[in-house]
Amino acid sequence: MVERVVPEGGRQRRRPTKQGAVLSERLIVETALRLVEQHGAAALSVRRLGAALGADPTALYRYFRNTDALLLALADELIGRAQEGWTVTGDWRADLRAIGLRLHSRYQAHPQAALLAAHRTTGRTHETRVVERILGVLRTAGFPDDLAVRIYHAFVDQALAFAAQDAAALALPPAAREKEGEVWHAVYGRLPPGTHPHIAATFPLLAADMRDSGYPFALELLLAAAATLHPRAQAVPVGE
Amino acid sequence: MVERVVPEGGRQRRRPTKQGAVLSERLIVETALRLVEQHGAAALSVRRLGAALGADPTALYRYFRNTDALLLALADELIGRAQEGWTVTGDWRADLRAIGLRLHSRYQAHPQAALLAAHRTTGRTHETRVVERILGVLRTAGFPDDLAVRIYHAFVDQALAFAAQDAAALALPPAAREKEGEVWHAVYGRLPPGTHPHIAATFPLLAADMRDSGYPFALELLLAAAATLHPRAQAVPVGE
DNA sequence: ACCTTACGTCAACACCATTGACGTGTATAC
DNA sequence: GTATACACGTCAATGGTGTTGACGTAAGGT
Repeated sequence: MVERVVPEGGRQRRRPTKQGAVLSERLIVETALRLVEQHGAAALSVRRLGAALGADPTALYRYFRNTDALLLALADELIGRAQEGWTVTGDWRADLRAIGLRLHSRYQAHPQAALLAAHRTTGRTHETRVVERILGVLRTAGFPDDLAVRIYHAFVDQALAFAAQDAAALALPPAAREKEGEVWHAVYGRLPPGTHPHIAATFPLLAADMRDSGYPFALELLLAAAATLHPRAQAVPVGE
Repeated sequence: MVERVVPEGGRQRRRPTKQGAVLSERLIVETALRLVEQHGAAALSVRRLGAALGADPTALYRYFRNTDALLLALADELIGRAQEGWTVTGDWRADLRAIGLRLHSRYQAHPQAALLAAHRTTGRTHETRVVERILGVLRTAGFPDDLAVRIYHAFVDQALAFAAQDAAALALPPAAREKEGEVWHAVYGRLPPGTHPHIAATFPLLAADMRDSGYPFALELLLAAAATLHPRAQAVPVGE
């Protein structure tokens, strides 16, 4: 097979499509993102994307080797948007908290795309930058390298894993989402104390707590535990 | 459209296929799991499942409304299997660790099903039993109700989120999975110290650590932090 | 103004899930 | 023991999917 993809840098001849669109990697990524947001993850197919772009579907293969490469570009775009405006404060715990919450909330803004993208390693510029930043925060704070790496790994995987998890709930069709909420109350709210004493005893608390994401608290727990592993362990409790 | 699915209870006429197989919901679920296990997630298609069963592919639609219903059935089976043989020890931290790791590893055995299952609330018996058990462990250990609920929430979401995250990597088509592995060495291994000093400095450690799931360590961090929140906080460090 | 070739287009392939129609063989009623 | 109803396995067909190779044209460098 002949390689049809030209690296974005060397691209020069921009030939308009029959319908007059001028393609670019950037335009394709943004159109794909819009498509996914508006019509759901299932709407992202090569043919539909071609139609949305005003181009032959297979023109896509001049820009991305395959749909997976496109998906990675999409994922990296999300990561990039999550970092806009972030700056180091010098307080490692506050910095990591900010990065984690930003990533999480950015993905929640695009649940359909997040669902597709959060599980992937892109190796693209936005991703490497955030990796560099997190490692920098930890090493600058005084964590030895092996510990910094392990904490980085747990931190970043947890952020992305929760992002996908919570995005999945948001990505459900509204009807199905509402129904799933009702089922939860109907089932868990009616479990008899005889067979399920602990659920029955805590149901009001449960129902209240499960409405929101578990991520912020999970993140605090991770940061608090990481703090105890610091060579000069400060006794900073959960929550700051 | 006419409903073709007959509830499992009322099924009575078992007519062998041309190839002599006698179908059942149970046989289909087990065959599908085996298919995924042996030939990877991509091998689970209606046609291949039909072939593996020794039946016409569309015979499946007599037992499940669509492939999604089949995958949910697979998921329910997984939850059940994850709990087989688990018993309370009385050590809340060991108990939660066991539950978390069991759920996680059980899902990894069937990534395709795990991906669909991990972000759904089924409200079925296997699920309510796990919830009851986790809450029981925490409350019996002496956590006040509000704290038990919050820890339960973070714990269970973390387990499911990581299960999906790690399952997603396994569920990738082999080509994409292989490429993702290469990305780490090709991209992250060659980032110059000038622009990415922290990645460059820790790359060997990073490459080694990222090969495995971040979940076990993230779980330890969560449990360690939870321990510090206990009313009679024991100073048990990370890792036990 | 010429040449080269990037890139948009087209046709085709092999796969996918899902459907409606059909007839057979089975379980039940008599 | 036989008749009847219909469950369910089968078949054909539909409209989707990603991806490839061939082709011509228009754009850029010279």
